[in-house]
Amino acid sequence: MVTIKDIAQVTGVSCTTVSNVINGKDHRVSAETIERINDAIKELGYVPNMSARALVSNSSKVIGFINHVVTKDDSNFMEDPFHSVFIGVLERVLRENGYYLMLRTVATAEELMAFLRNWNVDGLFFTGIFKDAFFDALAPLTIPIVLVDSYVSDTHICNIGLEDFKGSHMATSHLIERGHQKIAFVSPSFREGGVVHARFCGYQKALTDNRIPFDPSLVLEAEMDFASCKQLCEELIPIPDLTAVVASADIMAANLMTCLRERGVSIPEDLSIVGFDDISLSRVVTPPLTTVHQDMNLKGSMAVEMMLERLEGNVPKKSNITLPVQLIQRESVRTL
Amino acid sequence: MVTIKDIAQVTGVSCTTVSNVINGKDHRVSAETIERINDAIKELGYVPNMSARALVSNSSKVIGFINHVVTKDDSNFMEDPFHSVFIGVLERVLRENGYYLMLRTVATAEELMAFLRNWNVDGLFFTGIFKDAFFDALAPLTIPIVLVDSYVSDTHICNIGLEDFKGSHMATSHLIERGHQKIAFVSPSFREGGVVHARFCGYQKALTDNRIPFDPSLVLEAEMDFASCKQLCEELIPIPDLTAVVASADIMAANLMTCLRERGVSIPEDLSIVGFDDISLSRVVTPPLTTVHQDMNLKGSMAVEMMLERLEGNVPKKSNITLPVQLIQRESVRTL
DNA sequence: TATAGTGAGTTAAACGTTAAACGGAAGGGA
DNA sequence: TCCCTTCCGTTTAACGTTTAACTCACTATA
Repeated sequence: MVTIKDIAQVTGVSCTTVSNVINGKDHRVSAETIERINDAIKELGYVPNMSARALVSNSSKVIGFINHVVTKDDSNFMEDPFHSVFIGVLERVLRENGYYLMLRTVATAEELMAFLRNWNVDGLFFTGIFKDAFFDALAPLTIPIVLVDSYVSDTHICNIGLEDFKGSHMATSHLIERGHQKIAFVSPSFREGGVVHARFCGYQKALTDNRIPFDPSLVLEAEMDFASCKQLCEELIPIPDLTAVVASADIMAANLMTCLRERGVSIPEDLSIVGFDDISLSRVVTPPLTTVHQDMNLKGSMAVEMMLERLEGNVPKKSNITLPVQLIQRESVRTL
Repeated sequence: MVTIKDIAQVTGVSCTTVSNVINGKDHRVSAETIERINDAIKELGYVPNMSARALVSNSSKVIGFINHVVTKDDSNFMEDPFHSVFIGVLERVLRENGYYLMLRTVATAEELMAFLRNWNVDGLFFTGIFKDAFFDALAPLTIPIVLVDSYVSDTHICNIGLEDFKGSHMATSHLIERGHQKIAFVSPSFREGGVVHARFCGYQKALTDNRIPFDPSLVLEAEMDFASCKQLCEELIPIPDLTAVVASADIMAANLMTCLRERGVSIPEDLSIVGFDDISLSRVVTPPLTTVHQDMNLKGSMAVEMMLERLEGNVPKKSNITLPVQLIQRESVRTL
């Protein structure tokens, strides 16, 4: 393994000088020496040892992507296309800027802190909803933190999310414009502060804006997996006069559509449905799903941008970004 | 930050002793001292600094997941559910065993080597197909390497994959049993040594096994994205007497189904189609897709198992695992 | 001529941990 | 008494890098 020492020896200078050249602090090094050093680095194939760097400089160039789970079950957070697509973007942009991406699932604040100190992590991305206790643990940290789709606010913690309220409002209004009156809202169980809650509020507001009384019995909760949606479907079918469903996520909508079809309910003839997210699946189901589009790639790159700004120590322009959404009309909504 | 030194001071022993206790090399330490040290570790909240460890011990507990790309384009490798689900499993099992997962995209062997030396990476997972030159670069490495879905062979490099040939053979035979004779094979462009090639061979063999002459004009290539599939669809439609299609991946099959439907081709009435992989999407498209099932979670956990075996220095039981596949009959195949 | 400033470096310590080599007291056997 | 073990440690160096504080030869200025 070739080290800075080897480069120093070959070029006849000290380690410090080599280090300075490598790190661009070469204002006190002659142009000729710089060239000699750079040549040697290329020739010998020198690559910096990040561990040694991290040890001495307290900065590791490691960025953590944290998957916060409440219970450590076997569920695979990567099954969710959001996380994965997001991580793909993250990896690319971080790499282009000299950073490294580590994935980590944590269940408790202690686990998170241990991870941070294990590696001197320079910055954190988060998805998932927090319990307050967990969020409080984040507060004393000084490294940049970017939360994705979390409706929590704090001064030094950034946030990137969507117009969840607006999107859901648009979707619901769209159904109302098409003559629907009795509209259900289906979602995973939600708490104050999550995306799902915002989407629920959008649904509710759209109803009242159109003088349709809000009926709590039309709000149904279920997990997003196929089996849960099957059960949900059984709850949905008996509801009298129901003509439309707003789903808080496309996956749910798609699973629901499949289950409904199996039970002989045809879409959109018997029931209209709108989703949220516009994942690639939405175009491919039958009928193609009318949904609220979000640009996941943009979300990823904006999130990294926020992170990099803070890492470089610049004064961040914004600490709260809300990305626009767009209603995509396909064929899962019928005009009454 | 609390270090080993602090623990040593508090408990009145040397750093070495603390280190030994932490690492379980405590056969020369009295039970009472061990307890004192462990108590102090808990009390002070000591967490090891992995960088320091890596520096001195040449082992970092970092496992790299390498996404090898030929050209550094903007495509997001995480869009492929295989990679993401696989990575999710990886993270979990590695973490449970005290390892850390770093994601990295590399385009060249040099980039890979640099990454390895940056972090003293302990082991590598790979997906994607290699050019031989790249594979040759891997050969001199001594760390454990696990390749996923790569048909290359070497003594010290492990491999985990599927019965691609068999799966494709099953799918094609299934079509033939149902009376189909003119069957197309659609796939991304493939080279010798990849999964797609194996799947192609299975298709071809099934034909000849059933005395159906292989017709090269029925083998069509296209990328897996929607636009490419649309184009592919246009090539498919004019083929006279075509009654069935074998797709080398579900994503392609799903995209194709959507495009075909838009062009007025109904499935399975006008055209039967089978996929490969059984991703979650397959159950949700209309009609539900008949496909070849693989257990991605199993694949992930087997891959980690192979890795861990080698990391712990045990003699590995196997260096080549081929996981079974299974034909899942849904509704995209019609009996002629 | 004395003083300061500048260009081009160097030396030494430090980061937190581990590994190799060494030490010293207590007990046992000849 | 002397030597050998065993038990329970310690001391010291090393890993590769950065950083703070120095050095030393010139040049420019007053």
